[in-house]
Formats: sequence, structure tokens, C-alpha cells
Amino acid sequence: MSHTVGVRQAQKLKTRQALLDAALALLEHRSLGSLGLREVTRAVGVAPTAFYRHFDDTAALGVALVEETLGSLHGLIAAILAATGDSEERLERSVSVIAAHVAAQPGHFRFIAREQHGGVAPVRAAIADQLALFAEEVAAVLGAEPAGAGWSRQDLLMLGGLYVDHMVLTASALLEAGPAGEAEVVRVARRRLRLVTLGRQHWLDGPAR
Amino acid sequence: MSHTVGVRQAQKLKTRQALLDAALALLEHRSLGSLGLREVTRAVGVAPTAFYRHFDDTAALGVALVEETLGSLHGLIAAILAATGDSEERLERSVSVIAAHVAAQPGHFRFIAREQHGGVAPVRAAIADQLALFAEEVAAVLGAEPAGAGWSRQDLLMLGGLYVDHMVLTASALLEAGPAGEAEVVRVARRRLRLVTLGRQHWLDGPAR
DNA sequence: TGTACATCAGTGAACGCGCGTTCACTGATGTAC
DNA sequence: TGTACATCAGTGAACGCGCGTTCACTGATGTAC
Repeated sequence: MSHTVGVRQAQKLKTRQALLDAALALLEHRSLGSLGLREVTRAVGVAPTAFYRHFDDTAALGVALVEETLGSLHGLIAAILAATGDSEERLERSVSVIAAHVAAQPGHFRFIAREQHGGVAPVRAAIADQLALFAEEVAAVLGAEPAGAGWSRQDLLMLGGLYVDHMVLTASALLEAGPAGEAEVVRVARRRLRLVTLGRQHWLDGPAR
Repeated sequence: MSHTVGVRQAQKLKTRQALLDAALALLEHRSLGSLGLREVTRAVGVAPTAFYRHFDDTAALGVALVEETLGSLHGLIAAILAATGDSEERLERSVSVIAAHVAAQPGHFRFIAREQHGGVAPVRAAIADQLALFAEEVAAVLGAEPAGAGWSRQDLLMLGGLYVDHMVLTASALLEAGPAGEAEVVRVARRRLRLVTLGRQHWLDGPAR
């Protein structure tokens, strides 16, 4: 039998993923700070000590969850923004894509929203890092298109950060509202984006500075 | 001796306040979900069972902390917005007032930022209620001034919510940045507000709907 | 004002329980020859 | 291919500890007369 990955390594990764999945499920109604290592291993069906073969502690597991959730999202938002269409179309598509992603993996987004300002420092830092990267990616796209001509790097970053924060707030609001309130949240999110877009269009109108 | 308040009641309130203060101090680096009732009473110097004379559990204490922090803020933001001055002045004053409040009682604002999307449902609900009230108060002020003429109630609420969310994000960013990064956070917060204000000024320009 | 009784904020012992971490271990997988 | 040894993911017992909650209690404060 060939061993392109190695049976042992494959099994280890499987257990690690099971720990991540179990933790995410346990975190539906609580925050990471109150999650116990024994709870996670119990849910997976391994001995408590097996946890240490994969993570130093629950904070390290949290950082891994951040990477699992946000690491795979890079390029996505930039791709949405880069697609053609007038600003109203683009705006509606952005909100729809966010809503679809949140509906597809609610646990992951709930975790991010909850821990973004949560009590576990390394996790907070990991989320901040990823979101800062998103903001830069968005800023790069916005700066490259015609409407971004004449914008300073700082202003582009400010706008990118605004879009990213808006995205996270929208995701959190969608989760809080549940399926029944989704339509209303989407409506308000679009309205907000529309207002920001208007502000963007007139950003360079003002008095010289 | 007259008993305008009652010695017993006064002492009880004092203990209750001590519990609230101790809890807030303990929550500087953690979230409410991981706060133990015994930690709080230990910090105050009373028996664990004394806790139950004041709160059913730590979630109830959290709700009381929400009221202590946000309950006293009503009218403040509305007052800032209602004050005279052009939009740029008003904008700078708003950000300064927020920064001053955060610097004056960092623990309280950290608590709100952390628990806004946190793992304790009753606390999350209490914060959402208070912030919704703020949004309505802001919307009322915005609707009453000339620039708000022609705005629908829904649009005013959207804008009020945007300002409130921006305020909370700014408070959180100030706490995360510390004294050293405060100036930069304030700069970006002003820039964002300026963009929103521009969007507001052109909200009614668009195609009829 | 004085006395007798009621209230109730805070006490302290006790309980069963789940926690994180340590340690020496087992046995399947991997590797060297 | 076969054998002998190394690696290491997962085990299971054990530990000391702090937790939330119960209960009957104490003694200062409050109230009725």
C-alpha cells in the first residue's frame, strides 16, 4: 500500500478536525473562555489527554478555528468587488453573498462575531489580523478602480475597514435575527451600504485640504 | 436618628455596588461567561452565599452592569447631536466625547464591547435593547433637524443605528489600541464619520424610488 | 421612651462534581537494514 | 520481502482544587405597641 499521506498522520488530522468540529458545536451558546478541554474530548470520544497531542490549550484551538473560518475567505470579497456591474448591483450581490455564507456555516461566523471582542487575547488578535488583511485586500481593489482615483492610501484603508466591519456586523445581526428576521437585516444592510457608497462618491467633492 | 434611607437598606446597596465593582474589575481580561460567583464574593470579602441576596446568578449581575453603564448615557448623545455648529465641528465633538467617556470608565465600555456579541443571552439582549433605544434617540434628533427633512422613519433608524454601531466600534478600538494608539483611532473614526455624513447629505439625490 | 417580636443581610459548614494537568503505559504505524 | 527497533497518537488512573448550591444559623436593624 502506498502512503502518500501516511495512515498515522491522516488519523491524527481526522482527530484534530473532530476536536475543532466538536468545539464549534459546543460554542453555539457560549464563549471560548468558558469552554473546557474535557468537554471537547468527551464530545469527540477520546481521552482528555489526547487533546494535548493537538493543542496546548483551548485558546490555541480557538486560533485554529479563526484560521479555518477566515483563512478560506481571502479573495472572495475582493472577487465580489472586482466583478462588473453598477454599484447598486454590486452592493446587493455583496450582501447576498454574505447572507449565503452565514447561512451555510452559521457556527463559524457566530464564533468570529463572539470572539472578535471576546475575552481570549490570542484569539482576538488572530481575528484582528485576518480582518486587517481583508481590509487591505478590499482597499487594494477599491484603489484600482476608476472611482478610487485620487484616494490616499489611508482613506482607502479607512473605507476597506468600514466595509469589513459592516460585513461582520451584518453577519452577527443575521445570526441574531434567525431565518425569520433575515430579510429585514438584509434590507437594512443594503441601505447602510448604499449610504456608504454615496459618501464614497462624494468623498473628493469637499473643500481642499 | 432619622432614617431617610434605612441603615439596613443602605448597607445592602453598598454591598451590591461592591459586587458590581469587583465583577467589573475581574472582567478586564475575560468574559462574563467564565466569571465565578465565588470569585466575586472573595474579591469583596463576603461569604459566597451573600451573592444570592443580590443576584440570582452572574448573568443577572451582568444585566445590572449593562444598566449601570448604558442607562446613564441616555440623552448624552442626543445632546451632542442637538448642539449647534456645522457638521465638521459636530463630528469632531462626538468623537471626542466618546473618547473621553471611554477613558473615564474603560472597564464599563470594555464590558459592553465584549458582551455585545458574547455568550450570555440575557446580557446580550439587555445591551441590544439599550443600543436600540440609543438608535431611536439619535434618529429622533436627526429627523427633527433640517437635513433630516424628507427622510423616512426607516432611513432615520438605519442612520441612527449606523452612528450607534460606529460609536461602539470606536470605543472598542480605543480600548484595544491603548493610550499610544488613541490618536490614530480617533483619526480613523472621524474619517469614517465624515464619509457617513457625506452619504447622508446626498441620500435624497438619487433616482426616485 | 422602652420593650418584645419580626425581618433579613450576611455566615459557615457541607455536598457532590467536573476541571486541567501529570505520568507511565500500549500498541499500531513507520523505518532501517 | 522479512525482521527488529523506533516513533508517537491515544489511554486511563490519579491528584488537588475551586465550583454552585443547600441549609440552618446569627445578630443587627426595623416595627408595633
